[in-house]
Parts: sequence; structure tokens; C-alpha cells
Amino acid sequence: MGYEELDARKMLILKAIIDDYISSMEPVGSRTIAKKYDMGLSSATIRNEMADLEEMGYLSQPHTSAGRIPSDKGYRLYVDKLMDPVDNSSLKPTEEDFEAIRSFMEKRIHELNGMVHAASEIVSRITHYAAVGMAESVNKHAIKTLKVISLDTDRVLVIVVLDNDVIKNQIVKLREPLLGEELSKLNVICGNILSGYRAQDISITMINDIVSLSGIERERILPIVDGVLECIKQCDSAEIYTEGTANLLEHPEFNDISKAKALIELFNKEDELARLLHSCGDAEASDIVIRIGTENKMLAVTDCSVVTATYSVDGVDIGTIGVIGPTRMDYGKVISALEYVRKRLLPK
Amino acid sequence: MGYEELDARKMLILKAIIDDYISSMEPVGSRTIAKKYDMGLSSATIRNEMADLEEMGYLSQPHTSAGRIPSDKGYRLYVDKLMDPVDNSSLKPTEEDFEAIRSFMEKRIHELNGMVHAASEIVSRITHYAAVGMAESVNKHAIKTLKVISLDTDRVLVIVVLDNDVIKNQIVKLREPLLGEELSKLNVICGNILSGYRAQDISITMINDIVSLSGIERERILPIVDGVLECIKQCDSAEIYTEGTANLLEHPEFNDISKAKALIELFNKEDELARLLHSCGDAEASDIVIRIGTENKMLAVTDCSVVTATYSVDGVDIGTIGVIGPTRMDYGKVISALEYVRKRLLPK
DNA sequence: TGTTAGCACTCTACTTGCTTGAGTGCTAAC
DNA sequence: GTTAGCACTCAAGCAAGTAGAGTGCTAACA
Repeated sequence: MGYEELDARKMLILKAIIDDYISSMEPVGSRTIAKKYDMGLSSATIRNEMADLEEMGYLSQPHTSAGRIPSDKGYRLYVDKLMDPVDNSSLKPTEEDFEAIRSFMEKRIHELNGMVHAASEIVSRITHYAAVGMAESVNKHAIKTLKVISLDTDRVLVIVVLDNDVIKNQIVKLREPLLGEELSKLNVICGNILSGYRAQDISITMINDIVSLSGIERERILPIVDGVLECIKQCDSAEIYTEGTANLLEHPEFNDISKAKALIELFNKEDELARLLHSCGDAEASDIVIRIGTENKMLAVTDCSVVTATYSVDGVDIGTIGVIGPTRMDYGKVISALEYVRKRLLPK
Repeated sequence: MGYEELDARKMLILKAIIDDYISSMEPVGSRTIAKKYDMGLSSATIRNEMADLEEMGYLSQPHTSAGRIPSDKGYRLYVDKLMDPVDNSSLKPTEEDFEAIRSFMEKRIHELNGMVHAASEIVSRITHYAAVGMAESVNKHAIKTLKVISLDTDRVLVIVVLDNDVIKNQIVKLREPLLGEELSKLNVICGNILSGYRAQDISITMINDIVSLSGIERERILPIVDGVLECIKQCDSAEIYTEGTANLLEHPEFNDISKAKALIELFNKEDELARLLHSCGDAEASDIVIRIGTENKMLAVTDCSVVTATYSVDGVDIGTIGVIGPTRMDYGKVISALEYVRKRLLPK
């Protein structure tokens, strides 16, 4: 994608600038580069190259007599071509991290949700940014088990278990009481007809089948079937876990309270988060997707970067973990944390 | 309890100072009081009284040439004796609030959890502070329904419904598969023996009864019974909803990032929040409890006030809502918001 | 004896001007 | 094409001075 405008030297200088800025958080000047990264060039030469890079839009200057900082476009090039290859041998999750994993195991939470939750906690702990975990929504998952249980005379509990072990339940109010045998008949019929299908595959014919096979009057059975569908549909709203939001406040770019507030607000809105993560997941090319600054359409994160990884087992997506931090984030560390989680955690 | 050391005039002046400070957020001086609240006294006289009040510990001075601000002790007296009687006629929840309530109703979430969630959202919206909702833990609630459902050959799903309609579930891994008839027998036995009891009332005899009545070998049935107990115990960890944490960042006392961070961290730790709310609920005297500043033992909230209301229907506690904000909070508004919720929301 | 006016005092917040240092852009020489 | 050198710019830090709010104290007053 046309980075030919940059010769090798410009690339090298850009890389040095971004590396330095990521670790120092301060605008970097030509002298710094000339001294720290000896590339046999004087500061004057580097100055000229920097001016070119700025003109091309890879760098910008907070004010005339300050050093340069990378622009979104600069970061883009950096993560695409310049960045050092990821090395996660240096990642040493603490004993606490292992404790967290163990604890989730021991509590016999074999569900995916528990795993995603644990994973995002660990990612946030390793990276010191905020992590968002999202278990894959029902859209891609079939119904494994479906039960209707009587609670009292006028209410039943509908439980749906998906094939990724996500469990959903909902209480449904009845017009008139349902007899015990009617209930067990309904259980069998619903189970037979609906299990194996995804929520989006349930057709009106299937519903009609349930009603007619049950042999119960239409107006008594319909609210229940309705409730079942409602419950299945409700599965659609994916479970979301946010971890380490407070970490973000450590980073100087969020000293500005109004920015911090916008972010914290975002983290409290599950639907927005889901949209954000999904919008990143589109690209099917690579499994780790990086969105830098204004590449995020969502206003609250236009000066953040969002790195998402989608995990799958046997070709089926099971969840997504996203890391949200300042554009000046340590991309290498974030990527290696996400890779680490893939290797160690998810394929049990 | 011994506020006799203060004569009526001192009280009046103290009240004026605190009222003013709550609305202005700025240290208030003697001239301000003399002018705005005409009590027929000169600033000099008020100055003398203020010096007395400071000596007695009701006020303090940020620095010599600033006005006075209330101390925790001052706020305590204020909320106990001085504060204007609560008037919640002025509380006009927005159309959005009603929308939130309606939406919860329509979704057929009749469970308590949904109500508590909605209520805390509304309280946070009215007050502009952070609200924490906590549905009452199982300790006080009996098991209404208990079901064991087969998921696949080596896993079952345990579902517990309490008499306040809280639903809990857990997946249990089996050593060996369980036959269909064994499962249904187990369902009946567990239901008969356990329902009606609270988690804390389950005795070892009851467990033994289940094992022997089931007629299944001890080593096959025990992990399941164990799982059932685990699930019931898990109910103990109350559901917690936090709303409006971002609101707190609006208030100038949290411009200090490190304070803000400590608070946001607290809001991400459910167990700590539960402890905080419970520690407030002890006092059985009044149903609204106010903890001011250092009266809170928890470090992160020593410069916050926590106002909690415990709600009950027919004498049974069903949940607690807490509001967390700066000690300089509008106590009247918070109390009336909590009262409003009691009147309009909870007794359906 | 309680209240008040007046005054000296204190301390913060704000302004102004100055200095320093980092960094740039440009030009001329290599 | 590269570099040295120089003039220029700008933010940040410092010092000194000012303004203003508020206090405490004293002495006079009712």
C-alpha cells in the first residue's frame, strides 16, 4: 500500500522516533536521535529528514521549538512495517496471574465466559491498559439444551444453554397455570425442535410446529413460546467484561479529566463497547486488528488505540479481547500479551 | 448525643456555612455569611463564632487567610440536626428515567436484580453521584426451585432459584456419565430435601439423606451434590451493579487523579463494594444510613460520604442502594432520591 | 457583657518580566 | 548529499510584585 515514498533511511529515523516517544512520552528532537541511535548521521541531517517526514504527515510538532511526535499515520506505518518483531519471552505473568487462572478452573466454571473474563483480566494486568473481553454472541452458536421449569403457579423459568456453554435464563409470566404434564411435554417438543439451531435460524414454521404438537390451546401456549424466543434473542447481547479501566488514569494523556471521563463513560456502556469491538473484528485477514486514533469512528476513543484479538477453536469464533490505551501505547507488549493468552489460556 | 456545647446561634451559623459550602464548593468567610444570610450580626461577631466552631472541631481552615470549610464532625451534626427537611417534590425524574423503568418491565425481567439495577441507575442519574445497587444475598433467602439438567455425557447444569427470584447456575463436571433416570430421581430428591431452606441451613444430615435416598454409589453422586452446594454457596456472592462512576469525575474534589483512580478501582472490586455497603447496613435503627468521610473505614473513601438505603417488602430485606460522592455532597438531594425510589419503584 | 468597627497581618492567586534550554530552519562550507 | 554554525522561537521555570480575601485582635460602644 504505497509507502514507497519513504526510503530506507527515513523509515529507520521514523522508527527511532516512535520507539523513543513510546518509551519516553516526550516529543523527541533531532539531537536525541543522533546521539542515542547512532546511525552515522548528524542532527542536522536528521533534522532535514524529520522536516520531510512531517510534511508527509508521519510526524507533527506540538509547537515550533519542541521535538516531533508521531501522527496516527506514523503509528500506522510503525505497526504495519517498522515495529520490532514481537517477543513474548520477556512476558512474565506473575504468580498472581496463574493464581487467577487456577481459581477460575477450580471454581468449575468451565464456561467460556469465565475463561474470557479471566483472560481479559490477565491481559489488562500485563499491559497496564484497559482490557475488554467479549464472549461470542449467540448468532454463531447453536442451542444445545433448552428447559422450561415451573417456578410457581403463574410463572415459569426458561433456560437456554448454547454449544459454547453460555447459559441464559428468563422468567416468563403465564396467563393461566400450566399443568405438570403439559410442561414436560413442552420441554420435550421444544428440545427436539429447537436444539441444534442458531437463534437466527428459528423460523415461524418451527414455532407453529411447537404450538400444534403440544396440543395446548394457542392462547395459553403462545406466551411461553414467546418467552422462549425472547430468552434466545436475549442471548444475543453478548456478555462483556471490562478490566483495568483504572489503569488508564495512570497514563499522562488522560490527566485531562474530560477525556478520562469520556472513556470511563464508554466503559460503562456495554452496547457501545460491543459495537467498538465488533467494528474492529470485520477485517478477516489477520486475527489481531489494530485501530489507531481517528481510525476509530467512536468519538471517545479518537485519541486512543484499540487492539483486538479474536480467538477461535476449530475454526469457530469463541470470543474477542480488546485492549484500549493511548495511541502512544506499547504495541509490541500488547500484541504479545494477546498472543500469550491465545497460547496458554484458551485451548485449555 | 451531647451537642449541648453549641448554642442556637452557633448552630445557625454552622448550618449557613455548610449550606453555602455545599452549593459553592468554596471556603466560606465571615463576610459572606453576614451578607447573604442576614441574621442581624456583623462579620466580626460571626468571625468570633467561627473561631469557636473551629476550636470545637466543626470547621477547619485550608490556610490562614481562607474561609472555613466543614469538617467531618461538622457534616455529621449537619445531617443529624441542622439540615433542611427533605423535600422531594422538586425531584423530577426525566422522561428517560421512566423509559428505563418501563424498559425493564417490558423485558419481563421480574427478578429483583433487574429492579435493583434500574433503581440504582435512576438514583445515579438524579443525584449525579455514583450509585451502587446490591440485591440481597441468599443468606436471607430460601431455595424455591432446584434443578439438575444434563448437558452432555460428562457435564450437568445445576440451577437454583431463590424465593426472591434470583437465579444462579453452575456447570459441574462428572467422573462418569449419569443415567437419565438417575438424574430425574436426583432432581426429585434434591428438590424435596433442599427447597424451603436457606443456604446456611443446609446440614450434613440433609446431604447424607440425598446420597442414601438416591441409591447411587457414593463416589458417583458426591461430586454432583458437591456441585449443588457449590452453586448454592455461590449465590452468596450478591449481585452488584455500579452506575454513574464517571459522574464522580465531574466533581472538583476528584480532579486529583490519584484520588479518582483509587475510587474507580474500588468500583471495579465487587467484594470490596459489598463490604462497604454491608458495613453501612448494620445500624438497624434507621433505614437510611449516612457515613461521612473518615467514618468509612475503607481507605479509598475516607474523603467521600456513603449514603445507603436498605429496602424491604413485608419486612424482608430485598436490596440495598448506596450513593457515593464527595463529603461535600447535597445530602438532601441524595436522601430524597433514595426515598423516591422506595416510593415509586420497589413495591411495584 | 456582648457586639461592632477598624486595622494590621497573612497567605494565595495572579501577573509580569526575565532567563534558560531545547529544538528548529536556513545558509554556507565541505 | 552532508554537516557545522548561527539566528530564531517558544515553553517552562523562576522571582518579585500586586491585589484581594479573610483573619485575629483591640478598643470603643450599647
